[in-house]
Amino acid sequence: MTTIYDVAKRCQVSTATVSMVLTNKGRISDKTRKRVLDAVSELGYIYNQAAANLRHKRSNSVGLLIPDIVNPFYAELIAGLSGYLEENEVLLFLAHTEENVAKQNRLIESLISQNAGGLILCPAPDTDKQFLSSVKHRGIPIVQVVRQCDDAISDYVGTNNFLGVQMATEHLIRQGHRHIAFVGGSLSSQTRAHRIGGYMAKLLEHGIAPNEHYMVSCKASRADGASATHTLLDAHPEITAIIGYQDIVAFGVMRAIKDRGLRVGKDIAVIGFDDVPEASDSSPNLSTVSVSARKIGEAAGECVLARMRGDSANIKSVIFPPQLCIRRSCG
Amino acid sequence: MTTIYDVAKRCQVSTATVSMVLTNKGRISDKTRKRVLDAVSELGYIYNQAAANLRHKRSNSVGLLIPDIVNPFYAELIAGLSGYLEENEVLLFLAHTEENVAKQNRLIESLISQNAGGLILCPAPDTDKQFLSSVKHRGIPIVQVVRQCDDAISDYVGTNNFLGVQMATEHLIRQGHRHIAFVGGSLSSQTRAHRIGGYMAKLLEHGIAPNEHYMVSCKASRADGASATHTLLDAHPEITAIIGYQDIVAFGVMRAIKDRGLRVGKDIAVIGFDDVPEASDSSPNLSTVSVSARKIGEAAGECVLARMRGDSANIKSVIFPPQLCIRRSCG
DNA sequence: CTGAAAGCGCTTACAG
DNA sequence: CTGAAAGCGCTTACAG
Repeated sequence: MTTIYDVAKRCQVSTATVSMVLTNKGRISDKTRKRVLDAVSELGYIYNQAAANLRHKRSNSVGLLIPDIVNPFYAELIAGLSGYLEENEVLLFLAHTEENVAKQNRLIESLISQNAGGLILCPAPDTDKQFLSSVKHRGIPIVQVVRQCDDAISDYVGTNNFLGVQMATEHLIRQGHRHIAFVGGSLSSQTRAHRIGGYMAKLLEHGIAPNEHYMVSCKASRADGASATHTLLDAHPEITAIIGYQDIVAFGVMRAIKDRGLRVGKDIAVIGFDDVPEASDSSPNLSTVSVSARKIGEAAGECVLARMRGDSANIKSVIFPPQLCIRRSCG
Repeated sequence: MTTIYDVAKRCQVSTATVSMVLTNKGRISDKTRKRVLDAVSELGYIYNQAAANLRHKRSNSVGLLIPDIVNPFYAELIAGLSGYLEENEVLLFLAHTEENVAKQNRLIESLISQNAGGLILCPAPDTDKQFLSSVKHRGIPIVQVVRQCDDAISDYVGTNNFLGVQMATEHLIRQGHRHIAFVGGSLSSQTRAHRIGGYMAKLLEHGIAPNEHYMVSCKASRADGASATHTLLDAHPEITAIIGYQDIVAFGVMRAIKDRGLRVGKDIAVIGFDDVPEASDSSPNLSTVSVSARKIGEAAGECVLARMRGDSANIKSVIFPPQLCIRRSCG
């Protein structure tokens, strides 16, 4: 491995000079600079950023912790984030927590140990706030995305879940639906609480009494969405509309409806949440609450980098307004 | 920031002792060990792995470079890889090359500079072999996945593309199809060359002359798959079957067929490649060549870690056999 | 404009 | 069983 020292020896200067050339600091004569640069390429020297970071007590990487890489919503988020980081020459650690707090904690420790300068976290259910605080106290900025385990603990980038589902519910009610179900999400999820809140608030606003049997939780997959829907419709055939907690669940809901010989959008209306790419491509294509995951990723990147660079403004939340995207699945 | 030095001072031992406790090396008396461990938790000390790595000339992170995070195939691959790495306490850098060689090169340099100990690369088209060789000469192991820019340059984990498409083509021919098209992939792609090779070989085997107008390339998205299909069917209405280069393209193919008022699986058969999760969920669900992206991810992880740990066996290829998965989209 | 030297947080042979 | 000291590859204040 060739180091700054080899380069220095090769062109008869000190390592300080080489370092200054490499980092564009101090005044170096053009001849010296050229000598150094030539030696660099002749030797195939690669700058050791990790060593520089150690010396600097600085970092140029951030860690992203997400619960479910297979959900295309997160793929979009990563696309937005990684593009932003790349422009800023910051590297991305990706950690897959799989909704498991213990794993999440382990991964956070590893990331810090590995010198990630900031963390972007979509917290697993029952995330330990104490633990997050202790990370913050170590000076590692955290920004929560999509989900928020506690309001006042860190910056947050996400959408207005309450409003999003309100819009969806309102639309269904205006279409004449009265038996509207809500499928998906895990019981302990704050995000689900907000979404269900929007759903119930709209029902009440229109004088419809929320029926607790119409709200079922399930895991974030097509298969779970489908089986939850079968159970639900077996018990409550009067239901004419279903809001999916996430698109991925809504896809399962649609499949179940079709498997029962019913028509999505005619017999039962479906609306999802997220607007993943497939939503515009399914049959029928899925009406959904659109949240630009890409923008969330970008904004989260912007936010951590600012904090890493010393921005010490008050904790803030960046909330992107949701948009209702009406397609064929709701008639 | 608390260091090994603070811990040492707190329990009146040397930093060497603390280091040994932390890494479970040397003989440390139980009392001393306990003293150290207590101090560690009292001070909230976090081991600086990056510093240890510098000292060791070692690394516990690998970089993954992928061209298209939004394609669910890669999400699956990441799931497999990240699970394996996590078990081995290795961190993952994720780099998104977006099919751009210049960006890919920049990212590779950054990853090395950042002390990634190995690279898993799904090479962008026209990847520079020279550049990859120079990386290898620096002692950074590379394993190529899914695509291979050159046979002899590094380990490779992927599937048998030729065979996979042969199986698909064979199936269609047996169903009686004679006008079979192939949609997708970029012209410079080796992988596409292999897949098209399998397609043509099977046609020839059955005495069907390949028609160059039946092979169209397009970008890896639903929208591009759809528009390529429209153009194709406008010019060649006699076509009764289409093989999609990837599932994501095949979804677009299906959409175009439906938009033309034709029935997928009845009027035109469709087969994809990859078997992403949506394939079993689309309407109709998509017949496809199944390649376990998850397994590829895992195997690639296994392979780089082995190399990082000094395995110097000859370059090898791990080829997973493709499986034809017949569903409704091909009748 | 350039060099000598200390130090980032850790490890490890070498003494004792 | 434990400590003193050199060194991983870089940077930076201080001289000159």
